[in-house]
Amino acid sequence: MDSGTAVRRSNRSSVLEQLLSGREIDRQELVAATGLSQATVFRVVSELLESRILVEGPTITRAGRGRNATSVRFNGEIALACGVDLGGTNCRLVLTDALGRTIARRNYRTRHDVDARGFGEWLGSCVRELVEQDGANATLGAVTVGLPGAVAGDKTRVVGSQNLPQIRGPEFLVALRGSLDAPVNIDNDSNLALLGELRYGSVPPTETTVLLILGTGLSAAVAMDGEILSGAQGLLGELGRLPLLGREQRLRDLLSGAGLAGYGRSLGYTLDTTAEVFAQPQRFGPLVADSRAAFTHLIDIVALAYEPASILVTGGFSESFTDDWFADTRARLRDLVGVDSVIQRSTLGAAAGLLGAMAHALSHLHIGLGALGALSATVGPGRDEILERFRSYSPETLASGV
Amino acid sequence: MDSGTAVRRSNRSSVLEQLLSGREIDRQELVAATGLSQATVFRVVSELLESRILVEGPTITRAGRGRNATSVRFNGEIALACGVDLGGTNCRLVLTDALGRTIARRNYRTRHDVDARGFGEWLGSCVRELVEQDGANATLGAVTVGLPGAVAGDKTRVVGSQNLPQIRGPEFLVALRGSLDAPVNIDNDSNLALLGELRYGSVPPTETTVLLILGTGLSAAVAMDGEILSGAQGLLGELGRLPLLGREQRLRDLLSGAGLAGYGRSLGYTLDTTAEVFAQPQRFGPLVADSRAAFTHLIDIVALAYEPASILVTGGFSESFTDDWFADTRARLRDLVGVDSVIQRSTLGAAAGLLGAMAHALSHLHIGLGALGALSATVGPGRDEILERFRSYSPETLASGV
DNA sequence: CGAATAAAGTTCAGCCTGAGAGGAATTATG
DNA sequence: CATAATTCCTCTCAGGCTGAACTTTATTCG
Repeated sequence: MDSGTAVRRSNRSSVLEQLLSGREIDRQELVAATGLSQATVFRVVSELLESRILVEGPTITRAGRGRNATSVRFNGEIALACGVDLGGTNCRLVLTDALGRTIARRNYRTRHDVDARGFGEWLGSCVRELVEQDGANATLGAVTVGLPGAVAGDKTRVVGSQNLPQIRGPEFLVALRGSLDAPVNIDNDSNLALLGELRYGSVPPTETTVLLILGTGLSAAVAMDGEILSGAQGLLGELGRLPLLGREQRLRDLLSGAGLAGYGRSLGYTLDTTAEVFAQPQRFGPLVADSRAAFTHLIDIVALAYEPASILVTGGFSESFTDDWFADTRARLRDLVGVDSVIQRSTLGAAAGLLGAMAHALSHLHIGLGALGALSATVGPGRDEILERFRSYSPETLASGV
Repeated sequence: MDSGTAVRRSNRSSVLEQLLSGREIDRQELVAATGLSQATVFRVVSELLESRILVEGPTITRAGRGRNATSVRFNGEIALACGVDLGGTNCRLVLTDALGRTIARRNYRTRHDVDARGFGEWLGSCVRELVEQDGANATLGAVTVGLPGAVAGDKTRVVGSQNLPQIRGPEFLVALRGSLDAPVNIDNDSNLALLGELRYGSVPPTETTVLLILGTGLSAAVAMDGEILSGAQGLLGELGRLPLLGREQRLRDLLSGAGLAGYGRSLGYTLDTTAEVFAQPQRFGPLVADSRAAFTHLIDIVALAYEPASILVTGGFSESFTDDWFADTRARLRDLVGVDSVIQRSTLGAAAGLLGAMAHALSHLHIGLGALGALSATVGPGRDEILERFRSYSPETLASGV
């Protein structure tokens, strides 16, 4: 599979990358698109047909005389990819073919009654079950799991996790890998959500983008030049931990559900959810003002730290802020700080993490098949088609299964 | 010069990169170091000897019997590189050979009496004069200028500058390029100072490193994986602009010479320099406390934004902080925030900017000669040798010339 | 002085690409 | 319906490059 010289692999990759969109392309178009010679394209294509990575497509009849071209297309059935969005309460799985076409989705309650090893084996069995039931005997080629925790920069281990302490350390990952006969990759759920936004969302994939996740906690992910930044201990972007200047609180105490609720109670307010805080600003005046000021501060920080073209905001807590407030914040940022970043709500919302895990698994699958630069390639169904498939992807529908 | 196929260029580059250290290396060692075959190394070396990029070195006699190897070395005289550190008051130039060996240094007062075009031509004439007087008829192969201003991410234009408004816009760069017969590159002085620290300082060049420059103003530069981050408008890292939460001031108002002096006066203090503030903490108590708290906050922000292995601190204002204070701040950062970054004073100090400009020019020179990955290569004299040459590089000696 | 050894060169087969010739399929045209 | 025109596909071949093996040259040691 990885035979041949570097030149050969590179040419093979050039051809494959053209076909990862899933389109049916004839050889002449491949010659034009890759810049390779006819002979090379023909040989690479016949090799790929031989190894069943490509399949013959229909003949293409063009206007005018001349022989008809026969197209080829990427063989989606060659392998499966599985993306997993592992959360504190729910565990979401999606199985796709090699072209990123959704085959099946599952939703489980995350188990809390087993140790690290048992948890890894349980997650592995969830994936295996999905593949066996819906995979139509195709082999699983790549699995990527998004985790609610800090993942080391080399992606080899989970350094820490608030919600799922059992995934910390090597045991979980060893057990998971041991129970699956496919390459398993992990990353932080925020990072994968950002990958999802870059691949299937509405931001240009190579522009600097920051994803702010204001949910139960507060975290951020950053991408520059199509690469997602990561730190040695996975703490890069964990701005929720930031102590505020001259105050006892941290940023997450003012900008997350759990944080603001706790802070409110410490001030003597009685409240159940933070939604009511923003619904009754006259009653919770100081809390609302504090939270808004903290949001402004967070935007200032990420604007100057990363100078992003876009700042995407997502997570349940972020719904407390209106679009008008985003626009005001952007104007203030531009005038006061000098950075002009678009501040907008994420288009994918809760689906981003799962879509990112899926995109990551797909990329690794394609690299395994010989597409070297697959990490940044446009893969499979277009954005609109994907969004249509994940249209129903809201927390409510998820809780009730697919 | 750029002839041959991609494979050929790559092999040529592998060989060249080994020789950029300036060491005399025999062909067998090149074979071992590059992993290429003897035949390839011999052909590449004889081509490079032909084009005078390499020259024959002495024969190397090893213990034991056998024919002696004849070494080759990079021909330092093949071209010149010029680094320029353009400041608001001083303009420093260094001319080196292709191996980064210092040939001459100059120091001029920065002119403020000419317009953009005149300024570019003046700077060009400074470089030309240096080359003509000390260059021994070698051709100038690359020039890099570090500027006190924001440089766009594509390095094509100066977006803004406090101290030198005349360099803003395209005219200055056009005039400078027009008056020099060599490739001219520009970058922000903070970014080049960080490059200098990575190349000749005491931090590992591929680890995430943040350079904080606390001088008249406050700015930062960031490197990850050996690459220096940059934003579209050159504002990435300009954390001095950060408005503080719940206060009127910005970070630079508490952490820079000009800022703290102005802030102190606004509070009713009479002071000339900020040095006296830290010298008399009992008299300026609130100021000192504010400034220290701001430093802690800045460290918290860069730690969570970039998760650096090292935070280097430099600039005149930073001398107000003691090494003990750095150690305390690091311990607090580790315990409270969870990020363990070394906080230390820059080893190069005021020389970093010029060394970085020189390193940048050298890299571009080497790329021009065919060393593709030269941007991250270790070049020329070792760190200790460079530091010895720039030992006298303090603001005082610079003001009085070389 | 000759054998041993190590490095310097040289030759050659194999791989891969790109160019081009020629065959095959298809449509336009008389 | 036959022929020309056009496009797609297949095959061959020259050229460039690499790596392995071989020869040559120089030096040391017995």
